[in-house]
Order: sequence, then C-alpha cells, then structure tokens
Amino acid sequence: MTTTRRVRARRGEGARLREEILRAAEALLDETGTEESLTIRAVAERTGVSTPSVYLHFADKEALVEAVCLRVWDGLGRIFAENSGGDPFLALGRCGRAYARFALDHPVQYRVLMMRPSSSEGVHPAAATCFGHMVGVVSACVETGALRGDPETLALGLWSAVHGCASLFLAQPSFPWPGDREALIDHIVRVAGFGSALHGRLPRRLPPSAELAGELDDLGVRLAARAEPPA
Amino acid sequence: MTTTRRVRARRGEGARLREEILRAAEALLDETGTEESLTIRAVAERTGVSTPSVYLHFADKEALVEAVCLRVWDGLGRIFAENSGGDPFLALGRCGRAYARFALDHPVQYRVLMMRPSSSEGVHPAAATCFGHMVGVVSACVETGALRGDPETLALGLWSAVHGCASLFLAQPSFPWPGDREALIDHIVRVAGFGSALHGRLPRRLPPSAELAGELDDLGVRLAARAEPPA
DNA sequence: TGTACATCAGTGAACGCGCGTTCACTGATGTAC
DNA sequence: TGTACATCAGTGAACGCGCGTTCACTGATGTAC
Repeated sequence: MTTTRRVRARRGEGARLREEILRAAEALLDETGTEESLTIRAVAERTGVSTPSVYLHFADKEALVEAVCLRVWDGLGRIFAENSGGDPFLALGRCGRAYARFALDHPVQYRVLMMRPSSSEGVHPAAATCFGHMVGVVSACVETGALRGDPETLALGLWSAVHGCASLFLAQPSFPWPGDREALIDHIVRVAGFGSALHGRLPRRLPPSAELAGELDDLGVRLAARAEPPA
Repeated sequence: MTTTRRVRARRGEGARLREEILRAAEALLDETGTEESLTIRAVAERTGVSTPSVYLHFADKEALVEAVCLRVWDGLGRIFAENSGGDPFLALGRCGRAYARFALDHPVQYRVLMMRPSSSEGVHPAAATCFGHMVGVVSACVETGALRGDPETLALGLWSAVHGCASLFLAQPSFPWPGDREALIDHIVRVAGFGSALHGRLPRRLPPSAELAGELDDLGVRLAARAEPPA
C-alpha cells in the first residue's frame, strides 16, 4: 500500500481530487476483485483523504458509482472506435472479440456496469453512445450485403452473444471452462456473426433439418474451395 | 401482507419450517424485485417466525441463498427436460426460448443465480446437471448432423447467446428495447442455432465477404424453394 | 393411570460491525485596501 | 509593503441504521417408569 501522503490542492485546483478519487475507486475494484469493496470509506482512505472529502465531489455514493460506470462505457466505446475500419464484416468480428476481452480484463468494472440492479432512471448517455457504435458497425455490414435485416435487432443479437459469453465467464469462474478462452470467444463471435448473416436470408419456414444440413454441407464445401489463401 | 400466525410444528416436524422459509424467500424476491431484500430478518418476518429460528435450518445466510439457488437450477433443469424430444434441432430452439422466458419470468432469482459474485467453491452439482442437459440436447443435434463440432463448445455458445439476451434485459431494463420481446428472443435463438449449424461447416479461412454474401443469398433462395408448407 | 423428565421448536434481547452521511470545525491561500 | 478578511480544501468525531449472528431462555410435546 503506497499511500503517499497527499499534498493539499491549491486554490482552484480542488477538482483534482475528483480525478484521484475515481482512480482510487478503480484501483480498489481491480485489487480486491469485488464491487463490495467500493465504499466511500475505502475510496477515501485509498485516496489518502478523510471520508467527508469524497462528498466535496460526489453528491452521494450513487454518484460515485455512476462516475465509475461512465469511465467503463467510455472504454467500451473506444473499443469500437479502434476496431472499426476495413472490411465491415471482419471489423465486426474484431469488435466482438475486443469487447469480450475488455470485459474479461476489467471484470469488476464490467460487473458493476452490466450486472448491477437497475439504476432505473433511463439509459446513460454513454451507454447509448456505445450501443450507437455497435449499430454503426452492423449497419456497415448491412450496406455491403454481408448482413441482412434491421441493424438494431442484429446489433442486439450480437451484443447478447458477446455479453453472454463474458458474463458467463465472470459469473461462473469455477465452471470447468475449456482451456483456451480466446478460442471460445472466437467460436462465439463466429457463431453470432455467421448466424446473423444466415438468419436474414432464411425463410421463416424451413425445410426438414436433414435437408437443411445437406445444403449447409454443400455450402461449406463450395466456400472451402474459394477460401482466401492465408495472408 | 397476509402473515397468518404460524402454528408451531409438532415434534419431529421441525423440517417443515425449512420449506416455509424457502418459500418466503422466493416470495420476497418476487415481490420486492431486488435481491437486497433477501435478509435473514425479512425472511423470518415473512415466514412469521423469529429471526433466530432461521438458524435452526440454515447454518448462515450463505446457506439460505444457496438453497434458493438450488431451486432455480432445478427449475432450469426442468425447462430442458420438458422441451426435449422430437426433432433435436427444433427442440434446441424450444429449449433456448424457454430458457430465456424462464429467466425473464423469474428475474430476481435468475439474477441471484447468475449475476452474483462467485461463491468460489466449485460448480454447484445442480448447475452441472443443468449444463449436462444442454450438452445433451446439442449432442442429439450433432448426431442427426444438424450441428457439427464439439457439443460442449457448441452448448457454451448457445448458452452465451441466450443467457446474454436474458441478462441484458434484466440488467438494462431502461434500454429502449424493441416492443416485441418474444420476437427478439426468437431472433437471438435462431441466430445462435443457424450460426452453430453453419460454423462447424465453414473453413477457417473465408472467401471475401462479398463472395460469402453471394453464396448465402443463393442458399437462402434454394431453402425457400424447399421450405416445408405451414403445419 | 399418573408423573418426572428429556427433548424439541421456537423466542426476546442484545452484541458488534461497517456502512452512508452530517456537522461544526481548521488552517492554508489568495485578495482588497 | 503590510494586514484584515473572505474563500476554499479538507478534517475529526459522531449520528443512526440495518445487518448477521449469538445467548440464555421458554414452553409444549412426547416418553420412561
């Protein structure tokens, strides 16, 4: 614990403490691995400041938690910004993998963000922005013809898959997961991507599953023959 | 609040109280809609019994919560048992939809089960049984050729999709969800199912997305021509 | 058939804890004159 | 250049709360003799 004694901020620089408090909150979550450790008292101590000082910058505990969440939404938004570009369908896959990795790299933050009981007062603008990014990436796929259908619905499906994967990992750490996490993430992203691509093209009524299976087999063979050579 | 005064159990029937406590716990969750209301005190009051009486049947709070979870796992297991049978690929879809519906019908229980910080001590046997059911349904699909690949991996992918969908609904109730929940669930189940079917047949390296899109279009047309007439 | 007693189901009151939050305060820093 | 003063950043101590848990107890019920 390297709680170097804080020097009091100079006049007009009081807002600096706000930043320090937020960083302390994130550090606490990372180190303890549980959101229960996110208490006003612990955050204050970790910042090297008295408990009431937290109230100089956050109206109450909820406001502090919200501020922490905001950072995580921003982080997720960055994921999409960084992985867009190039072939949209490939970009979609990159975004999905990066999203899952982000969640697993920041398990407690992601948990606070996505698995907390509803704050009940509308969607956070940062969350809306983040979902907007998802819809954007999906829309690009629809435009090139890789996907078919309503971008919002498609985006929700993809989000479900990738969020489901991440949150299962986080919620059931003692489950006997296959050794290669990345491979499982990759599997799920591919399934969701291919499923979305296929779904928009299928009629509602399907042929018997045996015939469906046969057609899919043929498709696989044709695609393998045409596959791009390794880069 | 119809707290009819309890009659004391007769000698040897003390275990009856255990059942009553568990039912009270579930009722509490259902009514308040938040897991924070699951306190020893509240459960005791709801049962019409003094607080220490709870300790006659549960070693501590964790044991009570575990017992509640056990019930939910059992409920999920029943979902799979009830929806198996018939064409495996169709059964898979039914199971997926029923799973999501179960989660949305028992939001707090599902949250306690799946979104609580790790209890850290291995997988609950009931959870393992439940996952075994999933793998069973998937295996049947692999045997008929509807799906290809490792049943456990495929099951994890499907579980991710359907759990992701349910937990997004629960975690983000204020998100502007599309009006028709059932339709979204259906979309996600179909995407996950078709994606799984397709994924096992595709080569790792793919043709450019434009060619892929073209092939998928052709497939859709062929399948539409062969589609089963409405039942 | 009566009675002493062990057992069992359940209670009332209290313990200590950590939490969010508030209050009256301190002391350094900049500013007006 | 000196000084009184307003402002700002931050503090120490305490409040009340609900929680999980424990303790010594009560009183009905069945059983041994």
